[in-house]
Amino acid sequence: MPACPDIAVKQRRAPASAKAEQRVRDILRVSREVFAERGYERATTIEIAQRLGISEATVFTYFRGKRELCMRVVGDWYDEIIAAVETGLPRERPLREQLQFLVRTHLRLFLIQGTDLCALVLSEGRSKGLQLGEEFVALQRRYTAPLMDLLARGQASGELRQDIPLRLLRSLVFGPMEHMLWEAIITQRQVDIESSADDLVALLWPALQAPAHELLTLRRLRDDLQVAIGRC
Amino acid sequence: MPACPDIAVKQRRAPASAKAEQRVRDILRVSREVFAERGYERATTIEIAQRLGISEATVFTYFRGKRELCMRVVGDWYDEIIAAVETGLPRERPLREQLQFLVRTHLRLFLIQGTDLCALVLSEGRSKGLQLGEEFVALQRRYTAPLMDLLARGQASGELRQDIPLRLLRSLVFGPMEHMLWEAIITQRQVDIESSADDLVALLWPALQAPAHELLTLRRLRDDLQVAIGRC
Amino acid sequence: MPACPDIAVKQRRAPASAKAEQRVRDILRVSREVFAERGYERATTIEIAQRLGISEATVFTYFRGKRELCMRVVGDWYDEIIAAVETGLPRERPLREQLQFLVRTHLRLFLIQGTDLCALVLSEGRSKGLQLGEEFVALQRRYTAPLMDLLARGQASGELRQDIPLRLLRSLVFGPMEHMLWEAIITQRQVDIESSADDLVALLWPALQAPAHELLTLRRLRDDLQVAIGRC
Amino acid sequence: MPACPDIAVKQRRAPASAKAEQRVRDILRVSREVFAERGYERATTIEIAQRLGISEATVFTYFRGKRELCMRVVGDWYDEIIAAVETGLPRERPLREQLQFLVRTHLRLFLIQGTDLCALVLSEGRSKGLQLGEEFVALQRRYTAPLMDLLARGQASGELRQDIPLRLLRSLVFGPMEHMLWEAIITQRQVDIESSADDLVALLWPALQAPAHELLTLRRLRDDLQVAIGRC
DNA sequence: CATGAATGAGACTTCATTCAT
DNA sequence: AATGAATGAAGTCTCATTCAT
Repeated sequence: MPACPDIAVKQRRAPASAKAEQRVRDILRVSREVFAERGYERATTIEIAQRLGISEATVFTYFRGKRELCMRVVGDWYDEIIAAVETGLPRERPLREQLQFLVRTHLRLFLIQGTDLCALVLSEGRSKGLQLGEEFVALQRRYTAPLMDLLARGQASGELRQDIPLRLLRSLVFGPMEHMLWEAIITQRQVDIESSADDLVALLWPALQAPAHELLTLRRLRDDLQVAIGRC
Repeated sequence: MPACPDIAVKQRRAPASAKAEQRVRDILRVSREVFAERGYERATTIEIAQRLGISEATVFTYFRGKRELCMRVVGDWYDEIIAAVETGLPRERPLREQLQFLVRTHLRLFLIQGTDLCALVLSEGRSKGLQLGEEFVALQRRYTAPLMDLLARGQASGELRQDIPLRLLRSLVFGPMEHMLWEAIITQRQVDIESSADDLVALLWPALQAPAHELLTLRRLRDDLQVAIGRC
Repeated sequence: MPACPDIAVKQRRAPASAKAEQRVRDILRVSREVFAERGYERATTIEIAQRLGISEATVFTYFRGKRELCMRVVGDWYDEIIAAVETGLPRERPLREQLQFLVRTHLRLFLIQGTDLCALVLSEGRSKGLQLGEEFVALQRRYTAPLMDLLARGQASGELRQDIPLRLLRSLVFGPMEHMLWEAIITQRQVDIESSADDLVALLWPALQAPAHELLTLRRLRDDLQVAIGRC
Repeated sequence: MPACPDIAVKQRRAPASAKAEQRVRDILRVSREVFAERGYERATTIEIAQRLGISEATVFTYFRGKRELCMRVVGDWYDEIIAAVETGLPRERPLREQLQFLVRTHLRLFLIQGTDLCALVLSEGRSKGLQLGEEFVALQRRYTAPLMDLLARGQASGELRQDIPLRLLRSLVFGPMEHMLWEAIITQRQVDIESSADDLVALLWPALQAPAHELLTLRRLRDDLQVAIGRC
């Protein structure tokens, strides 16, 4: 335990050289695997080291500790997804295609990594034990930003329904995605990413779209009736 | 009805006396709290014992170990939800109301427990470390059975769209629910269960419905109303 | 590392029973030895355990950690000295005898313990690493209180010189004592406690006394004696 | 003049070039700071290296290990004090002034270093863990030699009392000094070196001086009486 | 039945030190 | 000569679990 952590800098090495950078990458790659397979608590530094054939101490040469390592893993993974989305999003295409891209990209990145880092993020992110809340919330925000933006644009243009709060729309999109992912994880079944993504969008789209005018009116009628009946 | 009868037989002691049964219930109740608050790894047997004001050893008198205890907790919790759904589901009412009941019941049971046992189930369930996969899959199946049944009936009757696999429809329902729950957990925000459930169903319903079916339904409603009003 | 130390109580056992109290005493006794021999840093929990023939974990069953253990050791040791002084101080006797008692008691307790716990206290007490400052300062104050009180009384009665700040007088007494102790420790030489104490007091007393006072006192003694002898 | 010539030969590299000598000096300077601030155990080689902006390995190029480095630090520091005293001691002036010079010089060297290297020496010196005892005893002897010499001369000339062993007289001088130093360190208070030194000498002097003849006689009378009374 | 007591196994982390380049 | 890189050895601490009473 450091006596005066604010005075003494503990990080031994700044990963500057090519070799060091490679090491950092290796450790991050393997750590991602291990954290994903085992979750934060069951992941051990010794397993990470052993898979790399290096000493445990070497891991701590490059990362201050298990928590920091995990945060880097998660942060990098977020960055990848965010970058992939921001780079590839076809902004000039119709909204529906953009959504499709988003869903496909997410599913692909989640599943191709071969593991369930998502579970790590989702389940450990919330825990009060790991005090990562601060950083995670920020990452989460950046991560959902593209979808939020897309939905907001849709609402503004009138293409998407405006009678439902953005938050709920977001849940409507991410929710099933994550559910599918978990199902894939639990059942260990192989999923056809492209077709699943397309199916999901096909399913979601009508729910997101602004209802046609007649529908809108009719729905209001029905809702009014329900309220009236509820009062009886 | 115990969730895992094959486990129950392995128990050390048959809870014969009333006193012993009470003990078992107490331990399960508190364990549920602790597992929910902390997750499997961060939950400790000592905390469970301390909250009950009993010795750690006593816990092991009634349960073979931490894992078994956790499995009982999860199993019981599944049983409750399943029972609540099976008991209360208004099978004779329109499909939409049945769905609404399902969603409300789930949200209520998840949130009223005050905690995120769901997170425990969802995140720890998958882990290869805890070898609970077998039992969990079975429970999961029973747990989703009512919804699957409902959806199947809808498809059969033509009320729900048939061009999408059941599994995906299920994800469409459970996914946003869980997403909402997590959001509620992470942001610590209080959620209005009833209205959230209704909003969600309102949002989902059009997506589940056979295309054009909604329009048809509403039109019939309007016509029926006109007739009815004309009779007054 | 505890996730929520403020929520979960970590101490497993309250040392209530006779057996437990004996254990606590044993651990404290051996810990005192080890800390004294090795100093805080070089003392190891495993050595403490091994000397007792118990497992390391057992030590942590009774004490939250190494630091707490050390604090208890030091605290108890202070308590002993303080109690010995407060109990035995012959308040009705002349000041010089009281001082003699103080010096003897200190030297005896320091040296008879067979070790240099004093070095531990003196050298580790100041360190910023161990954040024990708070408690130590309080103990230190209680520990020096009897001497300070004695000196203050002497100044008030005019027996001790008033032209020197109390703090310096205290250093004049404790300083040589500690120096002697260290010398004894370093050279490993056996010290004749009683005579050393008396020598030291003989040396200190004139320096502490109000100037000229000694002369006056002695003259009066001689005169009194002459009268007394004349009476025989 | 190196403090420990027998160690110097064991050094890996003879500091031949001017550059190398500078390196050695730099490392020693910074090491002194670090050892003083942290104590032997809590000082780390990496902190020394970092403060110099060099690699840890470089430190080991010039010194065989941490222990040797520390010994050099301590040895050099002793050398400085010894040299300062031997050079500046005004041997032709009255004894009291010589003592004053000694005390002032010590306090100044100890305190100006800004740190408590003294604590390092005093507390770590004794430890059986660091086997530095041998060399330290020699250094200690050289270090106290000037004072011992001064006291011996005083006794020989009859200026200082002869009825107390030299060792005790030395403790009477060094003891309060060290006590004052520690107090200064612990309380972090700024000390006026010159006036403190003078106060201390003023206090000590009467105790060291040969008592006037009358006093001496009277004291013996009193002591005899005490013994006689003790026999009753 | 309940528990006080003890512990084995293992976790994370630190640091002086070595060695090839 | 200097260092980047790696590590063995060791340390503190946690926790599920066992067992005699």
